[in-house]
Amino acid sequence: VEAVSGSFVEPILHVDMDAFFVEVERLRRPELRDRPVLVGGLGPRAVVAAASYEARTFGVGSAMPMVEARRRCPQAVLVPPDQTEYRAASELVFDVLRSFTPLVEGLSVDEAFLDISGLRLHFDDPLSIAEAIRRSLKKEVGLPASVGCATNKFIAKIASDDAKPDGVLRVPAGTESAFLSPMSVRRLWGVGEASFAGLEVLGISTVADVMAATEASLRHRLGESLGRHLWELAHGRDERPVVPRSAAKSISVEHTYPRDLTSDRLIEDEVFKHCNALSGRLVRAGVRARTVTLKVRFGDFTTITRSLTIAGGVKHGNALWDVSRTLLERIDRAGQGVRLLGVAGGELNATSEPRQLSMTDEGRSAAATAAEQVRARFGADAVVPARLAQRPTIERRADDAD
DNA sequence: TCTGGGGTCCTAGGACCC
DNA sequence: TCTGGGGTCCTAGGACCC
Repeated sequence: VEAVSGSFVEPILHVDMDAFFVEVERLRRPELRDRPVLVGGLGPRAVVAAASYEARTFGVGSAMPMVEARRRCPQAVLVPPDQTEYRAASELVFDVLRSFTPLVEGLSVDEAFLDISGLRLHFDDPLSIAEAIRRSLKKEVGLPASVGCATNKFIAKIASDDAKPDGVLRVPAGTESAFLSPMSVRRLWGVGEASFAGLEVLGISTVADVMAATEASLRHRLGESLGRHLWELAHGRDERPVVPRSAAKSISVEHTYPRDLTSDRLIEDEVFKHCNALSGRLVRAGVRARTVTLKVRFGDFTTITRSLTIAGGVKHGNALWDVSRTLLERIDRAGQGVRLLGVAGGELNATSEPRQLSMTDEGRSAAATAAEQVRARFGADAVVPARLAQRPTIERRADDAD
């Protein structure tokens, strides 16, 4: 049929790297092979970033508090995360994927959709492409991947999940309903803890239940967008095309402290640090942020945000700090300790109106760019704002506070 | 089990305008 | 004069994903 139809019946692939962070670590530390490995921080509030399949048999999974993971699997080897290394590996992975087709849509560092319609003349069927990609990834990057292959994105994603680890699964066109209906709704894209609970109220727990429900009841319970989306997905329909990733829409920096911060001066210093870190990333990305959002999570985990739109956009540490300080003033912490602080820049480069630059702006811009160049060459600490120079680290101060 | 850091998208209310 | 029906923008919060 495919030979005469001129295109694949299942033209969408979902490629998902297996235990990505763990496998990247194993590339440089072969002794980690075949052993339970946990990638994650070591602090009291750290969570598991990635668990090897050996560790998963002990009931350990991503996002689990590290303390609990170690309780369940004490023999696991702990490895601190190295995001720089993972990003580098990710670029190699995407290079391989793009060598097959330019129609690659990254979802995160370690997974992507591919539209393989254009490979009709080079391969007999989608499965051979999936296997060729897996071989290339293993040969060129040294990492295992699983691939799902289907008529649309959503089915392909579930298929890759079923194929794990280190496998391939094709869901033939026409068999989508049989494939999906026995599954828990929890596996549908967009159904998390909250929606799952909402669906339970409607007596819905499987995809078959969703199919039996009415679209109106779903929309009422889950909201317009998710309700409709779910209804379509449950019937195996998903028209979304594979669109190569566009630029980031927001950039953020946040940090959870080992112990809650209680000093205003300390809180301001940390926000100021975030502003400068964020500025570095904005400058390197060559964008300005038109909205700035300050995020505060209190000791009891309640989280609030305050944001402001700046017509011309901002990118320098000082400008971000000016805005952040205003936002900070709008927060009443009522004596509560602060667990997390974050600063985010949104609506990147969305500046439409012409901006009148003052001499000081120009000077600042040049200074920020120069500072970034120095940091690129001599390290992140080579140039720091005066406010942060010669001050002890936050950990030290937290201890001293006692 | 006491919950990271980086993102995306959706909802809802209010201000404001015509 | 106690009162419409849009539309857009901004802000805050939250769900969800890896």
